[in-house]
Amino acid sequence: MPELPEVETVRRGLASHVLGRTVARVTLLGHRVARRHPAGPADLADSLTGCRIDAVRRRGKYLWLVMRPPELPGGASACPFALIIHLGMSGQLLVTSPAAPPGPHLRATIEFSDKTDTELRFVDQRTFGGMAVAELVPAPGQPDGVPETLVHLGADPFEPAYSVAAVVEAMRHRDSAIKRALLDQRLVSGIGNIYADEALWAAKVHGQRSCSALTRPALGRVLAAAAQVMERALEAGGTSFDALYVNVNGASGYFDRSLNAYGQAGRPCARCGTPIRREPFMNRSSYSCPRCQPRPRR
DNA sequence: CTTTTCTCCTGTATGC
DNA sequence: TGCATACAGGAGAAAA
Repeated sequence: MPELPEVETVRRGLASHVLGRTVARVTLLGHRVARRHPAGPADLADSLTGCRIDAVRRRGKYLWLVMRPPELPGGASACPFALIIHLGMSGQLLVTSPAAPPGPHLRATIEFSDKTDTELRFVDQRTFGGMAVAELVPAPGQPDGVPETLVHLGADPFEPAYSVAAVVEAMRHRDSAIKRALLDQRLVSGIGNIYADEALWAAKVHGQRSCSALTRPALGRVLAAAAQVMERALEAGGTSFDALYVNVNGASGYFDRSLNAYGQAGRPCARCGTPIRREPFMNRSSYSCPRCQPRPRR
Protein backbone atom coordinates (compact mmCIF):
# COMPACT_ATOMS: atom_id res chain seq x y z
CA MET A 1 0.00 0.00 0.00
CA PRO A 2 1.79 3.10 -1.14
CA GLU A 3 2.52 5.51 1.69
CA LEU A 4 5.10 8.29 1.69
CA PRO A 5 8.27 6.18 1.11
CA GLU A 6 6.68 4.22 -1.71
CA VAL A 7 5.31 7.36 -3.38
CA GLU A 8 8.69 9.08 -3.05
CA THR A 9 10.36 6.05 -4.68
CA VAL A 10 7.91 6.37 -7.57
CA ARG A 11 8.49 10.14 -7.73
CA ARG A 12 12.24 9.67 -8.12
CA GLY A 13 11.74 7.09 -10.82
CA LEU A 14 9.35 9.37 -12.67
CA ALA A 15 11.73 12.31 -12.41
CA SER A 16 14.51 10.29 -14.03
CA HIS A 17 12.30 9.07 -16.89
CA VAL A 18 9.74 11.74 -17.81
CA LEU A 19 11.23 15.10 -16.78
CA GLY A 20 11.40 17.46 -19.76
CA ARG A 21 9.21 15.23 -21.95
CA THR A 22 6.36 16.65 -24.00
CA VAL A 23 2.98 14.92 -23.93
CA ALA A 24 1.79 13.75 -27.33
CA ARG A 25 -1.36 11.95 -26.27
CA VAL A 26 -3.24 10.85 -23.17
CA THR A 27 -5.58 7.86 -23.23
CA LEU A 28 -7.90 7.18 -20.29
CA LEU A 29 -9.61 3.82 -19.87
CA GLY A 30 -12.86 3.86 -17.92
CA HIS A 31 -14.37 6.79 -16.02
CA ARG A 32 -13.09 6.12 -12.50
CA VAL A 33 -9.51 7.24 -13.09
CA ALA A 34 -10.75 10.81 -13.72
CA ARG A 35 -13.51 10.87 -11.09
CA ARG A 36 -11.74 13.63 -9.12
CA HIS A 37 -11.48 15.72 -12.25
CA PRO A 38 -14.82 17.53 -12.35
CA ALA A 39 -14.56 18.44 -16.04
CA GLY A 40 -14.31 14.76 -16.96
CA PRO A 41 -11.88 12.40 -18.72
CA ALA A 42 -11.93 14.08 -22.13
CA ASP A 43 -11.06 17.46 -20.62
CA LEU A 44 -8.28 15.88 -18.55
CA ALA A 45 -6.69 14.28 -21.60
CA ASP A 46 -7.09 17.41 -23.73
CA SER A 47 -5.60 19.76 -21.16
CA LEU A 48 -2.37 17.72 -21.01
CA THR A 49 -1.74 17.33 -24.71
CA GLY A 50 1.24 19.37 -25.88
CA CYS A 51 2.42 20.22 -22.36
CA ARG A 52 5.98 19.74 -21.17
CA ILE A 53 6.74 18.09 -17.82
CA ASP A 54 8.76 20.67 -15.89
CA ALA A 55 8.98 18.96 -12.49
CA VAL A 56 7.74 15.97 -10.50
CA ARG A 57 6.63 16.96 -6.98
CA ARG A 58 5.08 15.29 -3.99
CA ARG A 59 3.39 16.05 -0.69
CA GLY A 60 2.50 13.10 1.50
CA LYS A 61 1.00 10.41 -0.70
CA TYR A 62 0.12 12.78 -3.54
CA LEU A 63 2.27 13.19 -6.63
CA TRP A 64 1.96 15.91 -9.21
CA LEU A 65 3.63 16.71 -12.48
CA VAL A 66 4.20 20.40 -13.15
CA MET A 67 2.89 20.85 -16.68
CA ARG A 68 3.99 23.74 -18.89
CA PRO A 69 1.46 24.45 -21.64
CA PRO A 70 2.70 25.09 -25.18
CA GLU A 71 3.29 28.70 -26.17
CA LEU A 72 0.18 30.42 -27.45
CA PRO A 73 0.19 31.89 -30.95
CA GLY A 74 1.80 35.29 -30.55
CA GLY A 75 4.40 34.07 -28.08
CA ALA A 76 2.36 34.46 -24.89
CA SER A 77 2.91 31.69 -22.34
CA ALA A 78 0.22 30.14 -20.18
CA CYS A 79 0.77 29.35 -16.49
CA PRO A 80 2.09 25.94 -15.46
CA PHE A 81 -0.50 23.74 -13.75
CA ALA A 82 -0.48 20.40 -11.94
CA LEU A 83 -1.39 16.92 -13.06
CA ILE A 84 -2.19 15.31 -9.72
CA ILE A 85 -1.73 11.55 -9.43
CA HIS A 86 -2.78 9.52 -6.40
CA LEU A 87 -1.92 5.83 -6.30
CA GLY A 88 -4.71 4.90 -3.90
CA MET A 89 -3.91 1.47 -2.55
CA SER A 90 -2.90 -0.39 -5.68
CA GLY A 91 -1.87 2.25 -8.23
CA GLN A 92 1.33 1.82 -10.20
CA LEU A 93 3.12 4.18 -12.55
CA LEU A 94 5.15 2.17 -15.03
CA VAL A 95 7.57 3.35 -17.68
CA THR A 96 7.24 0.77 -20.44
CA SER A 97 7.61 0.11 -24.11
CA PRO A 98 4.45 0.93 -26.09
CA ALA A 99 4.64 -2.65 -27.37
CA ALA A 100 4.23 -4.16 -23.87
CA PRO A 101 0.86 -5.89 -23.45
CA PRO A 102 -1.64 -3.59 -21.67
CA GLY A 103 -2.91 -5.96 -18.96
CA PRO A 104 -6.40 -5.91 -17.42
CA HIS A 105 -5.90 -3.01 -14.98
CA LEU A 106 -4.46 -0.37 -17.27
CA ARG A 107 -6.27 2.93 -16.54
CA ALA A 108 -4.25 5.55 -18.41
CA THR A 109 -1.44 5.91 -20.91
CA ILE A 110 0.66 9.00 -21.55
CA GLU A 111 2.64 9.04 -24.79
CA PHE A 112 5.45 11.49 -25.54
CA SER A 113 6.25 13.32 -28.74
CA ASP A 114 9.99 13.52 -27.99
CA LYS A 115 10.51 9.88 -26.94
CA THR A 116 8.31 7.46 -28.80
CA ASP A 117 9.93 4.22 -27.64
CA THR A 118 8.67 4.78 -24.06
CA GLU A 119 5.32 5.58 -22.49
CA LEU A 120 3.99 6.17 -18.99
CA ARG A 121 1.20 3.90 -17.79
CA PHE A 122 -1.10 4.15 -14.80
CA VAL A 123 -2.16 0.66 -13.71
CA ASP A 124 -4.57 0.27 -10.79
CA GLN A 125 -6.24 -2.98 -9.76
CA ARG A 126 -8.52 -1.67 -7.00
CA THR A 127 -9.24 1.67 -8.66
CA PHE A 128 -8.85 3.83 -5.54
CA GLY A 129 -6.24 5.87 -7.38
CA GLY A 130 -6.84 8.62 -9.88
CA MET A 131 -5.69 11.69 -11.79
CA ALA A 132 -6.87 15.29 -11.89
CA VAL A 133 -5.69 18.67 -13.06
CA ALA A 134 -5.44 21.69 -10.73
CA GLU A 135 -3.98 25.16 -10.57
CA LEU A 136 -0.80 25.67 -8.55
CA VAL A 137 -0.88 28.09 -5.64
CA PRO A 138 2.16 29.34 -3.70
CA ALA A 139 3.26 27.34 -0.63
CA PRO A 140 6.31 27.68 1.64
CA GLY A 141 9.10 25.27 0.77
CA GLN A 142 7.42 24.10 -2.43
CA PRO A 143 9.29 25.63 -5.38
CA ASP A 144 6.36 25.24 -7.80
CA GLY A 145 3.61 25.72 -5.21
CA VAL A 146 0.99 23.07 -4.45
CA PRO A 147 -2.19 22.17 -6.34
CA GLU A 148 -5.07 24.23 -4.99
CA THR A 149 -7.16 21.11 -4.42
CA LEU A 150 -4.45 19.82 -2.05
CA VAL A 151 -3.99 22.85 0.20
CA HIS A 152 -5.73 20.99 3.03
CA LEU A 153 -2.78 18.57 3.26
CA GLY A 154 -0.31 19.11 6.05
CA ALA A 155 3.39 19.19 5.17
CA ASP A 156 5.01 15.75 5.29
CA PRO A 157 8.04 14.96 7.46
CA PHE A 158 10.43 15.14 4.49
CA GLU A 159 9.51 18.74 3.65
CA PRO A 160 11.42 21.81 4.83
CA ALA A 161 8.09 23.37 5.84
CA TYR A 162 7.38 20.49 8.25
CA SER A 163 7.43 21.44 11.92
CA VAL A 164 7.22 18.79 14.63
CA ALA A 165 6.44 21.47 17.20
CA ALA A 166 3.49 22.76 15.18
CA VAL A 167 2.05 19.26 14.71
CA VAL A 168 2.52 18.42 18.40
CA GLU A 169 0.63 21.59 19.29
CA ALA A 170 -2.21 20.74 16.91
CA MET A 171 -2.39 17.17 18.23
CA ARG A 172 -2.49 18.23 21.86
CA HIS A 173 -5.79 19.98 21.29
CA ARG A 174 -7.34 16.99 19.63
CA ASP A 175 -9.88 14.76 21.22
CA SER A 176 -9.11 11.61 19.31
CA ALA A 177 -6.84 8.58 19.42
CA ILE A 178 -3.21 9.12 18.46
CA LYS A 179 -3.42 6.66 15.59
CA ARG A 180 -6.37 8.50 14.06
CA ALA A 181 -4.36 11.71 14.27
CA LEU A 182 -1.35 10.08 12.58
CA LEU A 183 -3.60 8.99 9.73
CA ASP A 184 -5.21 12.44 9.40
CA GLN A 185 -3.48 13.89 6.34
CA ARG A 186 -4.34 17.45 7.40
CA LEU A 187 -2.02 17.26 10.40
CA VAL A 188 0.91 15.38 8.86
CA SER A 189 0.65 13.90 5.41
CA GLY A 190 2.17 10.68 4.14
CA ILE A 191 1.49 8.29 7.02
CA GLY A 192 -0.77 5.27 6.39
CA ASN A 193 -1.64 2.17 8.37
CA ILE A 194 1.77 0.51 8.03
CA TYR A 195 3.97 3.38 9.16
CA ALA A 196 1.48 4.50 11.82
CA ASP A 197 1.79 1.07 13.47
CA GLU A 198 5.57 1.07 13.07
CA ALA A 199 5.90 4.57 14.56
CA LEU A 200 3.68 3.67 17.54
CA TRP A 201 5.65 0.48 18.15
CA ALA A 202 8.97 2.37 18.02
CA ALA A 203 7.66 5.03 20.42
CA LYS A 204 6.03 2.40 22.70
CA VAL A 205 2.62 4.06 22.53
CA HIS A 206 -0.72 2.30 22.02
CA GLY A 207 -2.66 3.77 19.07
CA GLN A 208 -5.82 4.18 21.13
CA ARG A 209 -4.18 6.53 23.62
CA SER A 210 -5.88 9.88 23.41
CA CYS A 211 -3.81 12.69 21.89
CA SER A 212 -4.80 15.08 24.65
CA ALA A 213 -3.65 12.59 27.30
CA LEU A 214 -0.16 12.30 25.86
CA THR A 215 2.59 14.70 26.86
CA ARG A 216 4.31 16.96 24.38
CA PRO A 217 7.52 14.87 24.52
CA ALA A 218 5.56 11.65 23.95
CA LEU A 219 3.82 13.13 20.91
CA GLY A 220 7.21 14.33 19.71
CA ARG A 221 8.64 10.83 20.06
CA VAL A 222 5.82 9.32 18.00
CA LEU A 223 6.30 11.89 15.24
CA ALA A 224 10.08 11.46 15.28
CA ALA A 225 9.62 7.71 15.04
CA ALA A 226 7.28 8.13 12.07
CA ALA A 227 9.83 10.28 10.23
CA GLN A 228 12.66 7.88 11.03
CA VAL A 229 10.86 4.70 9.99
CA MET A 230 9.74 6.29 6.73
CA GLU A 231 13.29 7.44 6.03
CA ARG A 232 14.61 3.92 6.52
CA ALA A 233 11.82 2.50 4.36
CA LEU A 234 12.71 4.92 1.58
CA GLU A 235 16.32 3.69 1.71
CA ALA A 236 15.00 0.15 1.19
CA GLY A 237 12.91 1.22 -1.80
CA GLY A 238 9.63 1.04 0.14
CA THR A 239 7.48 -1.76 1.54
CA SER A 240 6.02 -4.44 -0.75
CA PHE A 241 3.92 -7.38 0.40
CA ASP A 242 2.92 -8.52 -3.06
CA ALA A 243 3.14 -7.31 -6.63
CA LEU A 244 0.81 -4.37 -5.93
CA TYR A 245 3.45 -1.86 -4.94
CA VAL A 246 6.33 -1.54 -7.40
CA ASN A 247 8.57 1.26 -8.64
CA VAL A 248 8.39 2.65 -12.19
CA ASN A 249 10.45 -0.29 -13.43
CA GLY A 250 8.13 -2.84 -11.84
CA ALA A 251 10.52 -3.77 -8.99
CA SER A 252 9.47 -4.34 -5.35
CA GLY A 253 10.89 -2.70 -2.22
CA TYR A 254 12.45 -4.60 0.67
CA PHE A 255 11.27 -2.85 3.81
CA ASP A 256 8.71 -5.54 4.66
CA ARG A 257 11.64 -7.49 6.10
CA SER A 258 12.25 -4.71 8.60
CA LEU A 259 8.70 -4.34 9.91
CA ASN A 260 8.42 -4.73 13.68
CA ALA A 261 4.66 -4.57 14.17
CA TYR A 262 2.57 -4.28 11.02
CA GLY A 263 1.43 -7.70 9.81
CA GLN A 264 3.48 -9.45 12.52
CA ALA A 265 0.60 -10.92 14.60
CA GLY A 266 1.81 -13.82 16.73
CA ARG A 267 5.49 -13.21 16.05
CA PRO A 268 7.72 -12.17 18.95
CA CYS A 269 8.27 -8.46 19.59
CA ALA A 270 11.84 -7.57 18.60
CA ARG A 271 12.31 -5.80 21.97
CA CYS A 272 10.66 -8.03 24.54
CA GLY A 273 9.65 -11.26 22.81
CA THR A 274 5.94 -10.95 23.62
CA PRO A 275 3.81 -12.05 20.65
CA ILE A 276 2.57 -9.10 18.59
CA ARG A 277 -1.22 -8.71 18.79
CA ARG A 278 -3.70 -7.71 16.15
CA GLU A 279 -6.74 -5.62 17.06
CA PRO A 280 -9.63 -4.26 14.98
CA PHE A 281 -9.36 -0.54 14.36
CA MET A 282 -11.57 1.59 12.10
CA ASN A 283 -12.75 -1.50 10.19
CA ARG A 284 -9.11 -2.44 9.67
CA SER A 285 -6.33 -3.86 11.79
CA SER A 286 -3.75 -2.47 14.15
CA TYR A 287 -0.67 -4.37 15.23
CA SER A 288 1.18 -3.68 18.47
CA CYS A 289 3.16 -5.24 21.30
CA PRO A 290 0.91 -5.99 24.32
CA ARG A 291 3.79 -5.39 26.72
CA CYS A 292 5.58 -2.38 25.16
CA GLN A 293 2.31 -0.70 24.16
CA PRO A 294 -0.26 -1.31 26.88
CA ARG A 295 -3.83 -0.48 25.94
CA PRO A 296 -5.23 2.55 27.76
CA ARG A 297 -8.07 2.04 30.26
CA ARG A 298 -11.49 3.20 29.03
C1' DC B 1 -16.88 23.01 13.93
C1' DT B 2 -15.23 18.31 15.35
C1' DT B 3 -15.25 13.47 15.20
C1' DT B 4 -16.75 9.03 13.50
C1' DT B 5 -18.66 5.93 10.12
C1' DC B 6 -19.58 4.62 5.51
C1' DT B 7 -18.42 3.80 0.67
C1' DC B 8 -15.86 3.18 -3.29
C1' DC B 9 -13.18 -1.45 -5.69
C1' DT B 10 -11.17 -6.33 -6.84
C1' DG B 11 -8.01 -10.23 -6.09
C1' DT B 12 -6.63 -13.48 -2.68
C1' DA B 13 -7.28 -16.30 1.31
C1' DT B 14 -10.17 -18.82 4.38
C1' DG B 15 -14.34 -21.38 6.09
C1' DC B 16 -18.27 -24.42 5.67
C1' DT C 1 -15.39 -28.59 -5.79
C1' DG C 2 -18.19 -24.54 -5.01
C1' DC C 3 -20.01 -20.76 -2.95
C1' DA C 4 -19.96 -17.19 0.70
C1' DT C 5 -17.40 -14.23 3.51
C1' DA C 6 -13.38 -11.58 5.32
C1' DC C 7 -9.65 -8.74 4.30
C1' DA C 8 -6.50 -5.34 2.32
C1' DG C 9 -7.13 0.30 2.85
C1' DG C 10 -6.73 6.06 1.17
C1' DA C 11 -9.71 9.62 1.20
C1' DG C 12 -13.76 12.12 0.82
C1' DA C 13 -18.75 12.21 1.61
C1' DA C 14 -22.13 11.67 4.89
C1' DA C 15 -23.71 11.21 9.40
C1' DA C 16 -23.56 12.00 14.31
